[in-house]
Amino acid sequence: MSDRRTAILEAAATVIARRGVRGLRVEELAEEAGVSKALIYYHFEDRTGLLRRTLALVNNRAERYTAEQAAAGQPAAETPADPLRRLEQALLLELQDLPHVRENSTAWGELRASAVFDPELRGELALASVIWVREVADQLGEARPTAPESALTASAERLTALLEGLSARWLSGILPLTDARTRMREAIGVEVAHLAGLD
Amino acid sequence: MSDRRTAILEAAATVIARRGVRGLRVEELAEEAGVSKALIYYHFEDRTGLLRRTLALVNNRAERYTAEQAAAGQPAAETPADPLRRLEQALLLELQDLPHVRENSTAWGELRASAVFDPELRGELALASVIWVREVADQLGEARPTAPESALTASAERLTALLEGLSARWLSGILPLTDARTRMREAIGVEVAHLAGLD
DNA sequence: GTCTATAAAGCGATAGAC
DNA sequence: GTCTATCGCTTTATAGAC
Repeated sequence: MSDRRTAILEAAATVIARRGVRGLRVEELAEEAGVSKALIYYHFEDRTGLLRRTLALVNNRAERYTAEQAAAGQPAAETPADPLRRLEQALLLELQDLPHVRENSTAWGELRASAVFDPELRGELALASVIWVREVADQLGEARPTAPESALTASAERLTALLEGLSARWLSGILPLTDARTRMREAIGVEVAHLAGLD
Repeated sequence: MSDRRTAILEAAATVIARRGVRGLRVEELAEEAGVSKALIYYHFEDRTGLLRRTLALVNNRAERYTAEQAAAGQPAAETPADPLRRLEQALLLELQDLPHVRENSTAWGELRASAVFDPELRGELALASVIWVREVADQLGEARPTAPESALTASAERLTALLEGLSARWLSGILPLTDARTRMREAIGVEVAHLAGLD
């Protein structure tokens, strides 16, 4: 993919995080990316096509976070040996007030909300969701090797859905970030205790 | 409040559920409500003012569900004596494929998402959230009278945030409704077991 | 309070030059 | 591939009659 295309998509994520999908104007995107409006229509079919590609970018970024986290190159302090700590760290990664995290979370929430009214966006969304649930289920499985697969998946679905709910509340100003993080940590503990109780 | 004002707001919730906040056109709303565009601008300051009022309406409706449920007039089969069953029923009420439930959930999700970019909507939203959490915490307290207040509130925050996360996934087509309902039921069980374990 | 008519602006999308 | 210029539709919002 060309550099320009990527630059436009990065800019799209930035603008979406700033204005929302609803507030995304092709003109503002053009300014943000430093290109003309026409170039955007040249590279992407139309507004919806642009959104779909942006969703794919946001997905890839999120996967990259997890991958980076699992990478051997990271300092030991940032990748704990305890599988539960790793899981906690991976989930709390999305609840941080850092520009790129906020941008990703906001864009993800926006695009998911848009999918309610735009079925074209659903495929990409469902795929990302499945991958995300699977990753969390795998990490839970490392912590609780004896738990049945179905219970791991169910717990992972609850944890990821909770994360999205907490993230939405944080970003919309309903819930302070520290509370969201605390609730998430507690939830991991509660779910793991539940899985342990199944033995 | 005049009948016309209310009729317009009811129509606004319907149109938002159908098209989203971004898809809400004053003209379509006028048709839905059976009034002229100008009348909408007469009754509400502008588009944002209209949205804020609609959010208030959706809040009130949601409270009414819970109130109806708690009302003595309901058939016994619909208001179980067991506090846990009542809680389960109250939470699952939001995960039903009925037109008015879908409308309320969709409108609520849309307006919450809008609040990320429109701080004017946040006050109403935060208030509704606090009330909702408090109600769930109270019902948990009935089931687990010995659990500390702070633990009840934390559980209630997790359950309501999870409900919103599951609802968002359902409405955006990521998660089948039956799965969402199952995850919600399980979560209640897991949280109650957690509260019991604190004794 | 409610309507019709219209102003004013916003915005997606394309044509055509380079 | 990339730009400038512009078309044309949509949508918000207001003016003014009743």
